[in-house]
Amino acid sequence: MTDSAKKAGNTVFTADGVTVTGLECFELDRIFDCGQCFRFERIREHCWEGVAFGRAIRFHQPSPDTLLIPGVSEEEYRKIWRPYLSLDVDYNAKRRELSARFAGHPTMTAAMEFGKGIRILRQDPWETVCSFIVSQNNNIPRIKKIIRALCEAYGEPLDGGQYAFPTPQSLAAAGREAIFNLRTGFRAKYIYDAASRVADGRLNLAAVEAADASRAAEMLCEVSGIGPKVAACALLFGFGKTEAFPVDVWMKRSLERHFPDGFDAAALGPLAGLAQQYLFYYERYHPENG
DNA sequence: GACCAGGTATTGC
DNA sequence: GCAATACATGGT
Repeated sequence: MTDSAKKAGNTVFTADGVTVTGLECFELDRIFDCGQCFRFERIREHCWEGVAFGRAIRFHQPSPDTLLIPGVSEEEYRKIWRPYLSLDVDYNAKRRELSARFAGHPTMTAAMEFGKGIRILRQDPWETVCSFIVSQNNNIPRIKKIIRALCEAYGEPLDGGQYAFPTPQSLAAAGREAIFNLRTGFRAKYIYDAASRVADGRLNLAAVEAADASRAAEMLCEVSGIGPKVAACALLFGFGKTEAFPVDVWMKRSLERHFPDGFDAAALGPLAGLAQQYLFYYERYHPENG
């Protein structure tokens, strides 16, 4: 580090960018491969590149406890990337609590170990709303493909040939037919409805964020094409509602197999979302023993 | 060619 | 209310 390097906790800011050290429960390869985010690609070992909040960004984790974010100022890190990567959250504490709640449960224990490096991202609200509409009855490669097409067609171009996620206004202006022509299928009308509602104020994303989780879900479900699962995903990954508990086909399987007496997600409060993500990721990658 | 994919809206009973 | 069924598309 140079003399001008400024240290704040275990985070160091230089002209080159940000270095965070002393990390625990943080693994880029888990974070970006656990199905919460569709715009990042692994460009090499422990190095991921993508776009979020209208910025092209690269994250590099040269060792388990160290994260490098090149080209980022202290202000940008504090405002965007620290919350985005959930670095302002004590995951050790969350994991301790969760372990206590599920003491000795074999599946939860295994899932927590397998998914230890997962962090729940705090993504852009509109991007998560739109992306999880696209995700319904769809597979991950095609979800990514459709989102890429939406960005390239209606997103703001960025340096490096990438594109920002399109604004609700730009998608509303594009119209149903143009969205359909990007091979979005039956979801075109849903994307258009969501974009229109946000653009004209019938859906106020700031109000969703300010509301409690249950009311927030109701507000999102007014959009045609948003049901309980899509709403829960958006709330969890985009609105900071850590109590949201998305149940998809994988979760249904996991809960039926391993929690035959029922699973009281509501009783977990703000731990529910993380519990869901551990179980989902484990089930998704261990379908045989799950 | 069926069948499936991080579901939801619509229909039929 | 609740169980089918259609929905666009692309990959096995």
